[in-house]
Amino acid sequence: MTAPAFRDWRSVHDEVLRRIHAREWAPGSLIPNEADLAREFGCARSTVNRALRTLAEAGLLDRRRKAGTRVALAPSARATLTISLLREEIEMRGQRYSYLLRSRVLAQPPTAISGAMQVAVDKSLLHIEALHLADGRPYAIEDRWIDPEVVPGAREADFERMSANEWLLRHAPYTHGEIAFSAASPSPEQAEVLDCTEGAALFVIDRLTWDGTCAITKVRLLFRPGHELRTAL
Amino acid sequence: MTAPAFRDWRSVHDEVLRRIHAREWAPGSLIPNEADLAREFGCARSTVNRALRTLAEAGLLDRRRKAGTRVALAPSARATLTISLLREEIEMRGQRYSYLLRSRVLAQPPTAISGAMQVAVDKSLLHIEALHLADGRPYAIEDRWIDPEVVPGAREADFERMSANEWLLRHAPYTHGEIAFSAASPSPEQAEVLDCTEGAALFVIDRLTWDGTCAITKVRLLFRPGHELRTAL
DNA sequence: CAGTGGTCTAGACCACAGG
DNA sequence: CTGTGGTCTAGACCACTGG
Repeated sequence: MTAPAFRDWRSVHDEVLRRIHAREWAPGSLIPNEADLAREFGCARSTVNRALRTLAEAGLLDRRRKAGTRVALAPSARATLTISLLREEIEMRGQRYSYLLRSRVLAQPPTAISGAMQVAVDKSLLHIEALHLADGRPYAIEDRWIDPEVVPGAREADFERMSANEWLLRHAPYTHGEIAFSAASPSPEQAEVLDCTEGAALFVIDRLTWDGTCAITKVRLLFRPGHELRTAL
Repeated sequence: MTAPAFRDWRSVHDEVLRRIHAREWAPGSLIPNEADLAREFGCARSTVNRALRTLAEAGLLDRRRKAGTRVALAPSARATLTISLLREEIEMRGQRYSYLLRSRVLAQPPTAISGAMQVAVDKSLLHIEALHLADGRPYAIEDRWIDPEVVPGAREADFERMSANEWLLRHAPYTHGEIAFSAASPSPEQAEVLDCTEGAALFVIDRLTWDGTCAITKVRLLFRPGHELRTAL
């Protein structure tokens, strides 16, 4: 019975994780406090703290001052999605990425858009329609609205070579945003562009990004049939 | 020009974030090292470390030993989804949750299922079909396969009162898993159960969870038309 | 009130990778 | 080889909150 040397926070982390999975520490039960664990593991309390904090951030532990640390009852499944650029997503699969600007106009958006972006209903925004292709085949339709007053230079950018997404990433950093995933059927026109039937079920991503209190852009991506977004759990 | 007192890692975090958003530190540029920042902020290096590490985990900084810390070129948008139980999701909206077990049989799964779960093709698994309802209206169809050899007690559980999801959370903790989001059209039968048309586009979640090297369960959820999964960015 | 986690500090050693 | 981030330590103070 020797202490197997828990030198760094990762080994403490792994050992705690093992005890949770092995049910040595049952869901809902109180585990020893940091000081006791530090003594048991033969390390500093801050090392134990780092390990437990990380597990708490992952949703496996519930920690409260004075109340102590408990094993989470329902380890809330947290999936961290990394939303990369479509170009990166496609090139990562070893396919050739290309991009086609279909339309670029200044227009008054539907009220659903102006409402979400919190701009006056009669204000004109930049409307971009584009197509992203993988190996020359349609991959996703992009439908985007940009507030040119919030994004200096947007009026001048032509978005012919560089997709609006990449351009915005470089020129209009956002402070926060929202993203939503859903499903939708294509309009007849969209079906033609994506080269699919109108009855197809398409995966949809809606994104709205802000710079402080000003909406920068609202974009909807319609992916070709069969598209999946997957991640580890 | 006085140092506004950066006492804790959060204030350092916020100040660094401000400089990034204000373009004082441009994307791709090298920022001062930890020791210098600690001197500037009048705090310990470990405090700066905590702040920068947190920002790096959020994807806003790229850190490498010896190379130093740079502002990320493409702040990879990371959306952290919290996948809660359907019951919680529905009750959170102030709706009444109910659950209906439609079928529960031991059967040989399609090869797509046995393949994904890495079990012999001729092995029988527990197949559950159920319906989740919000305020009495269909909310989502659950189609699940469980390996009863991996989950002791599954053969005996009837899943009449408690949904398989909640039962499994309590009785079969998983070590890891995968989750995928996509879109699909319902089969005629599914359309009838969900009370929608066959042409509807449904949001789909597929989940596969493991206990070590053994697959526990594979589940597909088909949501009623219009369902969205949203989160902050 | 008192126990717990949350954090800060100063110093130290080390792993890594750029030059 | 050397600068950088990554981590550990021992000790300290504090904020929160349960009893």
